[in-house]
Amino acid sequence: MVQYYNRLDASFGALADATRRGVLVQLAQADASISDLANTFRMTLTGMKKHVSILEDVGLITTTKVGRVRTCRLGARAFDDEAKWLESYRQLWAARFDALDSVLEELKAKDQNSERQKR
Amino acid sequence: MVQYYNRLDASFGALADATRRGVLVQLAQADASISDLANTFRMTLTGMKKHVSILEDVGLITTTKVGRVRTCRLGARAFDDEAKWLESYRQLWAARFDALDSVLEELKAKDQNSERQKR
DNA sequence: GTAATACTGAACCATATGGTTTCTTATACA
DNA sequence: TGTATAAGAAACCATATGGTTCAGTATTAC
Repeated sequence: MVQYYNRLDASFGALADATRRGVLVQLAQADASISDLANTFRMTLTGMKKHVSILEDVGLITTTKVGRVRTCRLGARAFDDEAKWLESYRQLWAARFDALDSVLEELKAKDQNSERQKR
Repeated sequence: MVQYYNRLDASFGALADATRRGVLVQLAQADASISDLANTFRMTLTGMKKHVSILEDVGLITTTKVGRVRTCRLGARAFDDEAKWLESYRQLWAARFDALDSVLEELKAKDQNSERQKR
């Protein structure tokens, strides 16, 4: 179906889940093992493993295994590209309404003109 | 399964699709009917209607129907909450690495001390 | 009045998602 | 050496997602 032409799909997708957002926030406090995370979010190890893999795939976290425990930590990139997209969209959005504003200004000016002419 | 406790789930979900991001960008240029959008994105009317409904549900666009055509336009809210989440996460993230930085600084200082003592 | 247009709803389809259980493997610990 | 622990792989399950086709309704155009 949708092949991920766009990496944004994957990373916004990663964000669209409360558990995964929670994991990111927890990892910002301290590194954690998969068991730790599974425990925090009341979920099986296997279930948490999947979330961790997703976050790792999009590069938001990294993991290393030493002995039998795999430790998860925040990845090198935050949401740079994603924030950039949001920001540029917000500018487009603002521009759109600025344009509307200037139309309204214009109309208002014309209106005042006609008011003046009436007098 | 996941009931949307969190509105962020829905709006990040809305963002996690290239077509919907495209629709938002197109609407930032000019209002458009559902047919227009379906045409731009090479999709059936029905398919596009679904995307439009999703975007409307999360409040990113509004639509009004006059006669037989429904016109879509940007909604009143941009991605305020979403941008806010991203930003506060980015701060957490930065803080995490600042902390690491200061640990490194400290280690470096200690190292230089021991170097000095060796001499 | 008839035909074309624009949308809407329902049913359907394939694949994705978020979770589970069950079984294996590797490591740590007594 | 034997047992508990941490993780991983595989199969499975229910529901969600992104799309389609097909049929119906309302509106516009000729």
